[in-house]
Amino acid sequence: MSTTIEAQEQVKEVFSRYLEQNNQRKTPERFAILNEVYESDDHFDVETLYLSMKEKNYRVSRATLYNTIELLLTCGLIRKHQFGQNQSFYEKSYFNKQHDHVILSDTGEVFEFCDPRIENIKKTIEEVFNVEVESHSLYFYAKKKQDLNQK
Amino acid sequence: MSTTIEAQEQVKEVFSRYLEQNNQRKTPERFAILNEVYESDDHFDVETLYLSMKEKNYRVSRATLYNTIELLLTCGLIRKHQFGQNQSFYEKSYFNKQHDHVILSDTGEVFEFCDPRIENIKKTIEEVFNVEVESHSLYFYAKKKQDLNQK
DNA sequence: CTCAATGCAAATCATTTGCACACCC
DNA sequence: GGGTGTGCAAATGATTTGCATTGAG
Repeated sequence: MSTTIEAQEQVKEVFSRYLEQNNQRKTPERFAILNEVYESDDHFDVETLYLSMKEKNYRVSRATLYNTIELLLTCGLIRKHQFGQNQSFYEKSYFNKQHDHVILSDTGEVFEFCDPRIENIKKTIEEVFNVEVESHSLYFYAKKKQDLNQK
Repeated sequence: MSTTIEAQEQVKEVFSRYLEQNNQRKTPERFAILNEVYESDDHFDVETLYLSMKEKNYRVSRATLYNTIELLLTCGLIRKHQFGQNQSFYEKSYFNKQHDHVILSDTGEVFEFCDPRIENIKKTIEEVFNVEVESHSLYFYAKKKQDLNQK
């Protein structure tokens, strides 16, 4: 589901507050980018974002994209992923509970899942190493199961 | 522990067999690289490997390093990691059971752990998505716990 | 007005590629 | 000997950076 209008407003509010509290300027570019990010639902890379904004005749430089994405990351409005080997992927993270990913190695499809048992592992880690876990990333690389009934 | 002589031999044997079966040449460079990789115990990146071989007066080009590392990956003698954002890290994986990593965000230290519960999650994933999981990667990003008794 | 943010182009840096030469099979 | 592997240097491609200009506060 694409983000609703009210939700969009709420997210804008969060970003706005973040910018204020950190003495960052509220430029139109930053909000345009936030908007674009929250309008779609998929994982995206910077190039795709750049092109889709250009297509809508909203020109922002790649430099600004990278800059703004950095801000959105720090204020928790998006998450970053290393799916492939080179470029990073991102996804919006507000109204969106922490989840992990299954990646199909053949097609590149990405599924999301959420398993509470990861929390238990985390707790153990914190005790064993005497650390405070701030985040985690878990990826399963898989392939579709062979259909045994096929010709 | 650094790999023992007999173990080194065994690894060499594995690589040798792999090369044969895939009609790849057994060049001295390839074995020198395998050797270098198995002589140390840490996670390493390509540049470090390059420099440490150069230091021992064994000159291989970076191109050959990347090429050989690709081979070692496919035959399962090393594993690849994306710890930071840019370059990849590797570690030898023979005689070395599958494990995951805790990364301290402040110091960059890397700990290894092995939690059997990840296997259970994996099984669930396979059932839910009807896939066959080939591998996974799990990282916890953490920071050292504040010592509450300090001044 | 002032300084931080933007856009552009150039710089970076890990990795890849093209090509001439070397050497494994 | 023939063709794959190597080394070198140039190419690539995502991200970063420098700098002149713009515009938010």
